[in-house]
Amino acid sequence: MITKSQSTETPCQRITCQKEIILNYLKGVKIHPSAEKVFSSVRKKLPRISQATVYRILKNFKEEGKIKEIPSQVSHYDADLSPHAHFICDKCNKIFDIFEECNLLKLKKTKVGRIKSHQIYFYGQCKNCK
Amino acid sequence: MITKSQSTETPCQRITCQKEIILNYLKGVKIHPSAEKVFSSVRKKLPRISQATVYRILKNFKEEGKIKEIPSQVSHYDADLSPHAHFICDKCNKIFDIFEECNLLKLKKTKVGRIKSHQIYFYGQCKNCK
DNA sequence: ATCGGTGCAAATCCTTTGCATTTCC
DNA sequence: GGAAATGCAAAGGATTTGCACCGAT
Repeated sequence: MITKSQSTETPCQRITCQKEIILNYLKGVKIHPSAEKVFSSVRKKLPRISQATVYRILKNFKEEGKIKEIPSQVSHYDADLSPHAHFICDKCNKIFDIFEECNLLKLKKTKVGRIKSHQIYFYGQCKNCK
Repeated sequence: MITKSQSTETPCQRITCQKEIILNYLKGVKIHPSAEKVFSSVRKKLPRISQATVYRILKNFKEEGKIKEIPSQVSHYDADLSPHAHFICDKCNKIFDIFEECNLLKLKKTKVGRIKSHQIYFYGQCKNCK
């Protein structure tokens, strides 16, 4: 369920059907879908939704911290905010979650600036591709 | 200096002036330039080079493991292969190197597949942006 | 001489934007 | 009712591709 943002950050001002369904879809899925995938999946419930809306909502959620973006040529999205890393297969490009030993980054301040968040990516070939 | 690839991977079959100058540029620079930035910089030495060539060569180097790609909406490139993480400023989007405590990822095998490489990204605001 | 590399322009793909219409509060 | 969100189509920006010519081996 979406609630109004209370922070001073970019607000999500209105609750809409589109936002609820997209967030529910992202929370209920184990893959890390692209915007295109979100669009095609969500369209089953909302046949009139447009790609622009999907892109706008995903951007919105990302700015509010409701989801994480996994950037690459084509961005993918993850609504699981618990600490974990991602394994990206060199061959099939599928993204897998890695929960093993990922609370190893204690570094909070650096010469460069204060760290707010971090992301870890592992690369290799997944079992299916071997 | 560029040498012929000896592996069975995608080969860089011929040494060209464009490749040498691009690799030298990347090795000599502390920023993490985008393809566009590589293009404009390298153009000073090679006025007739095209963007397509820059993109092709960068892709080539990446596949050969000569450089690393830092993906996002606009990819950036790093010819420093020594182990280090990147700090990406939320505001100005500049990328900084972080050499402090980065050899913490011992994880080599996972349920998902064998890890060949990894990348760590830190996010926050850099000192200039505060 | 050969065949991979390059330059150019056009094409492609992902994402954003402008605007009229709809919808939430 | 009024502001914000949506849908549509068009624009935008980054990257790739087709093809003729060039240049390294």
